[in-house]
Amino acid sequence: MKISEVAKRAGLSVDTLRFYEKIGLLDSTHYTRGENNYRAYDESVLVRLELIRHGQAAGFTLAEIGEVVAAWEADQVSPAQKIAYFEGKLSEIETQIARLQRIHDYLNLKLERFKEAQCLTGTRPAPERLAENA
Amino acid sequence: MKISEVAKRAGLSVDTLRFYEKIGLLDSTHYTRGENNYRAYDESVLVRLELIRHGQAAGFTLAEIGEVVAAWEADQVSPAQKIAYFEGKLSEIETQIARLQRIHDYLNLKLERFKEAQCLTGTRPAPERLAENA
DNA sequence: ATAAACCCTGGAGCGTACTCCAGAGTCAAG
DNA sequence: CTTGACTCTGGAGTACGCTCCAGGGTTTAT
Repeated sequence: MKISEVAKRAGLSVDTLRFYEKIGLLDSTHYTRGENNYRAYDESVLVRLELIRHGQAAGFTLAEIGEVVAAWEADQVSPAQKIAYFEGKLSEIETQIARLQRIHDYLNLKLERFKEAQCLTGTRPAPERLAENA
Repeated sequence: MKISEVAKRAGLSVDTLRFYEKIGLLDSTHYTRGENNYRAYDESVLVRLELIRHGQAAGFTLAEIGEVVAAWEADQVSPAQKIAYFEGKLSEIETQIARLQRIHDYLNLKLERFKEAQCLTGTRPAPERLAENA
């Protein structure tokens, strides 16, 4: 697979792939170089790119994702350590979810109060009434 | 209140406050200028800064927060429009939470599978056994 | 054989959210 | 009245995650 096909299949730009390589997220374990010096990727690169995508979606920086990958692939790291590391990452995600939930509830409360205030001051009919009249 | 006190009370740097002002998140509604040209803030600035903090925690960019503030303060925007706008923002947060939850579940599943694989291949004793023997 | 479409590298540029600095004025304590 | 801590402005610098470009070589279709 040449770089543009990988880009297409992963939904990324060719530049992004070369950038990921530059910062160490992709390396020669994912491709070989032929006579023409073109990268010839194998399927494993798509798995790696999916992992990067998931990591980003979970709010990790590329540097953190690099760390995770390094931890995962390090043979001198015991499975127990890997498990501990990933459980730590999972709990970071849980913390993030809880934080977002708190923000959500806070904003929701503010909004509800604002809605109530609107009905009471009566500058506009309450939405329910509008709906009833429609 | 001088700028350094606001910074201290809000847990931000003086530079950050001036930066927020530069991009329009803070303005002369939050302070007056004395003879010496120093900013003299009133308490309202702390409310604004808290709003910015919450917005950022919810994953909005400063530009988006600026928009939100502008929408909120615009007199020509009807309460109904404001409510609709904020309900939209709330649903964005909900989407984010759902996304994080999916990522969490995905990683958790992977981790569980890895743990199982570790137990089966038996390169190490299962954690439970380790605990039992301890 | 030639043109279009691809590949390569190294490096510049961009948007976001700060952070730091120079150079100048102001204020408070001793 | 000096000294040190504060304030001001404008602008440069930083880290992140790309994105684009120049200037070169290669492949492919006609």
